[in-house]
Amino acid sequence: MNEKTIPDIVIGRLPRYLQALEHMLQQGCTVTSSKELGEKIGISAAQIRKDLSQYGEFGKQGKGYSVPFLVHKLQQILKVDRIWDMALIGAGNLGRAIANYQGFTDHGFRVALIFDSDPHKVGQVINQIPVLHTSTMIETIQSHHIKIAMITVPAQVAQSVTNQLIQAGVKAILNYARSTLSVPDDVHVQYVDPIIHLQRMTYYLD
Amino acid sequence: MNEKTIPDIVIGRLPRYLQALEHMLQQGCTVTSSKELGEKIGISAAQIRKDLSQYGEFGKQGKGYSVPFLVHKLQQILKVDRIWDMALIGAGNLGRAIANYQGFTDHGFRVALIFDSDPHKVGQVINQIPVLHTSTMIETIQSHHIKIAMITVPAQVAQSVTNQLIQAGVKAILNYARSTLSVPDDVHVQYVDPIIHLQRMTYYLD
DNA sequence: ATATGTGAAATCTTTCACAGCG
DNA sequence: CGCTGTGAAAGATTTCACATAT
Repeated sequence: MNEKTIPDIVIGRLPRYLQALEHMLQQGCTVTSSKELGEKIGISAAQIRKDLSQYGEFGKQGKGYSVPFLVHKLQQILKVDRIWDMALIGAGNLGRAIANYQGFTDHGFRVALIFDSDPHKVGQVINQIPVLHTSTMIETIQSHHIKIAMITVPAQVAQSVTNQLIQAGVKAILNYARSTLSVPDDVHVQYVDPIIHLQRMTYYLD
Repeated sequence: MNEKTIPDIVIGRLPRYLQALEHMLQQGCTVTSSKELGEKIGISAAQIRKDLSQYGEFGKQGKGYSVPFLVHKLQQILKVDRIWDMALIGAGNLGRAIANYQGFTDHGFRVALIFDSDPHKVGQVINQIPVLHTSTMIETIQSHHIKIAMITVPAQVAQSVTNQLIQAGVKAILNYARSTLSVPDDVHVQYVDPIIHLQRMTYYLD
C-alpha cells in the first residue's frame, strides 16, 4: 500500500488523529472506529479510513481500531517515537512562555538550546536552560546536530536568523514571527501567527 | 462577481496576502503584481488573481495592483477595518505572553478582558488589564458584546470554558489548548498547537 | 451485525492560456 | 508590451458504496 508520495494534506491530519487517540488512551479507551474518531475531530469516517490505509491495514473489519496500536503506528509514521532536540531563538515574553511549556517534553520534543541577541538576556536561565548569545548559534546548533528550531524574534530579523539556522543544518522551523520565510526545498516551515488565525475568523463575523 | 459562497480555503489565504501587502507598504512599495506577491509568499500568480477576482476587479491590466488600495480592500473583506475586542481565558505563562503581545493592537485586535479561575491570579494586572475570576465571565463578556475569545487554559477544562463562551455569545475562538472543541455551526474555531505543527514537520525529517 | 479498505464517482481546487485593456 | 480577469482543462481531494473479513 506504499511507495507513492502521500499528499501533505494527509500528513497534516495525522497529528490531529494522534492527539485525539492519545486523549482516548488517557481516558482508558482501548478500541475505536473511524466513525467515533471522526465525530470527535470533525472529519468524515471515510476520510480517516482512507488516510490510515495509506500506511497499512491497521484496523479489524467488524471491530475497529486498537487505540494503543494506532497511537504506536502514528508515532512511528510521524517519527515522534523518539526525542527531538530543538533550538529556540528569541527569549522575549513569548520565547520564555514556550521554553517553560511542559507539553513539549510530554510529546518527545525538548528545548535544548536558547539564543538571544540581547546581552541582558544572555546568561539568564529559563526552565534550567541558559540563554546563549546568537553569535555562537551556528556552531552550537551544528555541534548538537539539532534539526528543529522555533523562532520568536521580531519579524524584521526573522529571515536573517533563518538563514543562519539553515547554515547550521536546521531542517524544520516553527516560525512565530509575522513574516514569510524563504527557505530551500528541503527545509520545512510552519507558521504560528495569531493575527492570521483571527483574521480568518473575523471574515465570518458580522 | 459576488453572491456565491467563497471557499474557506480562499479565505485562509487572504490574511497572508494582507500581511505581505502591509509589509510592502511599510517598505514604501505602492504597486505590485500577482507575480511579485506570489513569489514573496510562495503562491502562484494565477491563484492570487483568481482569489482576488472573487471580490472585484482590484487590479489594472498591464499595470498591476495598487498596494494601499488592495490593503484597504482586504481589510474590508476580512472585516479588520475596525477594532475587535477580545477576551482572554487563562492567565498562565502563555496567557500573559499573549496579553502583552503588541501585535494585536497594531492589527485592530484588543485584549479587553482577562479571566482565570485561580484566586492567586485574580486581581493581578497584565498589560493594564485586571484579571477577573471566571465566575463572572459569562455576564461580563455578554455586557461587553465581545465576539472573540482566546483560550489558554489546560486542555481538560477547555471544553467547559468553551461552552460558557458560547453561552456568552462568543462566535470566534482561538484555542491554544491541546484539545478539539465541539461548537455549534455558527461558532468558528482556530487551533494554535505547536506540537501539531512540529509533528507535521518531523514526518519529513530523517 | 458491524466496520474496514478501496475502486469509482463526485466534488473541489489549481493551473493553463488567452482575450482584452491600459 | 505587460498584466489582469476568467472560462476551460487538468489535477487533487473527498465521498460514496460495497465487497470483504470478523
